[in-house]
Parts: sequence; C-alpha cells; structure tokens
Amino acid sequence: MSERVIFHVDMNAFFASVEQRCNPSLRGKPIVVCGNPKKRTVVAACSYEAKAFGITNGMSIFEAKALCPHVLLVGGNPEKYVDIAQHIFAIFGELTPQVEIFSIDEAFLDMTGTCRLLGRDPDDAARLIKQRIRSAYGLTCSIGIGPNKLIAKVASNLQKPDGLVRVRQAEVHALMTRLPIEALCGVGPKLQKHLNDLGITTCEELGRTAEALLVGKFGLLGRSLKRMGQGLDDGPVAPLAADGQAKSMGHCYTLPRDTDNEEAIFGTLLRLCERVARRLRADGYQGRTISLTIRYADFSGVTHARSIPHPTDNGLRLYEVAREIFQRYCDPLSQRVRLVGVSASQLTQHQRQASFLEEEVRRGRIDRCVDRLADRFGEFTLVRASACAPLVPKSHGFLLKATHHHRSLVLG
DNA sequence: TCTGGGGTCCTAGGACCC
DNA sequence: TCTGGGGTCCTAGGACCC
Repeated sequence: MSERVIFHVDMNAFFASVEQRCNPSLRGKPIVVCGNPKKRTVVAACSYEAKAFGITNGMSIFEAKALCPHVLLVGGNPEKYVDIAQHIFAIFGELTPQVEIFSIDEAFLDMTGTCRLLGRDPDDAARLIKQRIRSAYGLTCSIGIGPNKLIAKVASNLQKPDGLVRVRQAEVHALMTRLPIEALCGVGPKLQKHLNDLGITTCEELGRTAEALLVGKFGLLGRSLKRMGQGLDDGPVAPLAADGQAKSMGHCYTLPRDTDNEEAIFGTLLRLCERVARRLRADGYQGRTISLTIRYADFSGVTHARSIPHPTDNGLRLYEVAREIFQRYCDPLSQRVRLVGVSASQLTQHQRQASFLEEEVRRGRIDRCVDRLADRFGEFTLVRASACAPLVPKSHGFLLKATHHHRSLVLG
C-alpha cells in the first residue's frame, strides 16, 4: 500500500494574528492576547513580535511585562476566533471529507484520496490551502505533510511562521535522528526528564530502546513511546462527526483575590453550576458524576467527586452535590481559596423523559424558562439569588439581573 | 497583582459481586 | 474455614494537550 498523505495545519499565533488583522494599530507590535486584563490571567496567545522578547503562551501577564514592558495587552474575543476557525475548517472540508479538528487553531487532513484523484501534488495542495486562508482572512499557517499524523504534526512545527514542510516515509528515520523527544506530541516535561534520565534524548534513541524496558518503566505508554520514537502512527484522521460525544463538561473560575469567605465561594460555585447545567442542556447531556475542584492560595489543589443515582442537567442539583462534597472534604478551609471548579462527567445523551419525581419535573420547567431567557438576553440574565450573596443569602430563588436593581421573580 | 480555562487519557487502590 | 481470582465501578491524582 502506498503511503498516506496527511496534513497538519497549524494557524500561526492565531488569536494574536486575528487581533492584528482586525486592528491595524496592533500590527508589527508585541501584543499578548489574554483573558480580562483586569483580573488574574495569563498569555493565551502572543504575536511573533512578542515571542521575540521571550514571551510564551501560558506565562503570567506579570512575567510578560517583565520581559517586555511595552507589550500591548488585548482581551480575547472567543466568539470571533470560533467564527473564523469555522470558516477555515470549511475551506478544509472543500478539499477532503477527512478533517479532524484538533483544537481551535489546528486540524489534520487526510489528503491521500484528494491528491490521488486529482493527480495533485501534496505541496501544491498545501500552497492552495495557505493561499485561500490568506486571501480570505490575511492569516498565515504552517502546514506539515507526513505519512501519518505524528509526523505531520512534527513537520508543521519545523517551520514557523508561514511554513510548509513535507516529510516522506523514506525521510522519517533521518528526521528522528535529529529530533529531540520533547518535540513529540505527548512527551511533556515530566516524561522528558524521565527519558533523559535513562539517557534518551532523541526520538531515534527512543525508537531503539527495548520495548520491555519502556513498558517496565511506563506501562502501556511504553509501547506507544517506542512506536513514536520510530515515527510510526497508524491512527486515522477521524472525521468531524465520529468523535462528537463529550466525556465531561465543566467550568472553573479563579477568584479575583484569594478568599476564605465561604458565602463568596458558594456564590461562585452556584454560578459555575448554572453555567455547566446550561451547557449540558444545550447539548442534550446529563451528568451522573459531579466533581468539585478547589485550588488553594499555595496552588495546591484537590478534586473530589460523587456519583448520583439519577443523571442531571439541573444547576441547583449540581450545586447541592458540589456543596455536599465541599462540606465533607473542604470544611473548615485549611487556607484561602484561589480557584473553584465544577465538572460533570459520566455523561449520557438523553431524551427528556417524564421524570418520576415531581421535584425534577418542576425544576425542568424552570430550567427551560431560564434557558429561553438566557438565549434571548445572554447568560446570567437570571441567576440564583444565593449567587448574589450576601444580597439574598438564604434563598435559591431566581433574581432578574437589571442595570440598577434586582427584582425577585416568582419562578422558584 | 506570579502561575487561566477547557478538556482527554491513564493508573492505581478499594469496594463489591460472583 | 489458612485469606484465590476475575470483572466492574468508583474515586483521586497526575500528565498532557491547546
């Protein structure tokens, strides 16, 4: 069988490039796209001008400013990025049905059939993609072409920005000889250190290591590590719809300041539960396991989970369970809290069936009403009154959020 | 005012059942 | 009555990805 032609397309500094396209005054300057610059946030993306100062993704704004005092901070616009990404993915879809969206700014394309049917050279096809994205959005990308996803991903990283690198099967071994293990997707800092301690620094060395040794050290992972070192990967490019089932849904929030005020923590927790529940409902899921994550001021953290008999998509139910977990494991607080998170897993895609519990039915009605309002007016038009603690601390009824005042509704 | 937020997968121990 | 073994579920934590 002839070798596959797999593309990995990686948008260059995606969020930052979008912002520079939208706002010409940002072009050619070191910029950082982050969350709300007034809150605790990190670098979500940085322009190449900012990278030149040593700024990297995930860095705190504090560090970024230390490296480049005149760096420009831009609050991110997620809706805009999603919108552009969807249009870019649509361009891929015109060239091949085999598109695997890897993240908002990366995708794998199986171009084997396209190139064979159209008699098109893979490099030409890649240039066409780059040209289409550039003319539509003024954005550049790096494309790696390889006989499998692993090599394609490595290849797209070799030339940035605006790169195009093709690695044929016959060239894989030579590439592995000079490629450090940490260039592999799946080898992070811990694994790198572990392997380096074994005297393994290049992929080629990893590929030569006895499987028994790797399996002894890393279990099942050892098997795939050896194959990765050899540049082998027979994973298919999974088309869009095949992978649709979500495994978990959650939200977390870093408080503006560390706090030991439990009312404030519960208020945040309730908002998070409502957001998670709303997303569950929007996608037709219910969760059976609820996890609570607390990160303390010293950055240590705990996660505790509880499974409930009947899956739910109700915010108040999530909150009840999360709060139970909190009281069981985190109360009294050992130190100030930095982050609160809640997540639902063991998801089932449900048809809304007649619930045998009166309470569930009642809550279901309220939920649909909240959803309609939220769809119409935006999230948190309606919030649980206790999420506004200490305003109305002892109630789980709803408040209608208005500009200058709060008004109780009779829903609850 | 040092370290966001959204996920996935794997491991390992204990409970529980047959 | 001196305590094997397999399977599944649950939970906690860690590593990794963007």
